[in-house]
Amino acid sequence: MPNYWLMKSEADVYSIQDLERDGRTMWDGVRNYQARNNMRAMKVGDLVLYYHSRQTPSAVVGVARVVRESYPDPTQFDATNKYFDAKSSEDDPRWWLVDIEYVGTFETQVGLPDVKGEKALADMVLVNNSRLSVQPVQKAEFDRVLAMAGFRLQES
DNA sequence: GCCAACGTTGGC
DNA sequence: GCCAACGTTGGC
Repeated sequence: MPNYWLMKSEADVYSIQDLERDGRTMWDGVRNYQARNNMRAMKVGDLVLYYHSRQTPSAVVGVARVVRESYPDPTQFDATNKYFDAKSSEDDPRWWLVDIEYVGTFETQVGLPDVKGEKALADMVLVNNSRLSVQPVQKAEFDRVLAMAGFRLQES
């Protein structure tokens, strides 16, 4: 059984369209311990709601899947990278990431107001801790968001 | 673009 | 270990 997550990206930084074009990507640059811990808990095959923040309205826009379990974020060791962290070391990395692949884009985005208006989604982390960029999602919540989007996953 | 809410840092 | 100061996120 997969677990379910939600990952945020600013639409003008790395959108679901960018992920569709690339096929898969390294989720680098996360510098929050709670978000990192969530990525370290991910397994290959886990499913991800892809969320665009800082657009109007912010919305869940599609689905991705974890394709590689957590490993050290290489950008933390690169002094020329904006995510460089001088306090991290290769022996004891601070920051970890996963690789995700594109699954699909919703024809109907599920906006934050829609999520907030849905009783069954009242306990989503998205509603209660808006700052966390990688968060766990219950299966029932995941299924409900997909239903609201009118999106069907390919059976595997 | 503003600013509230939150997380992190560092002085004590 | 507390907490003020600071930086960042993200909704609006």
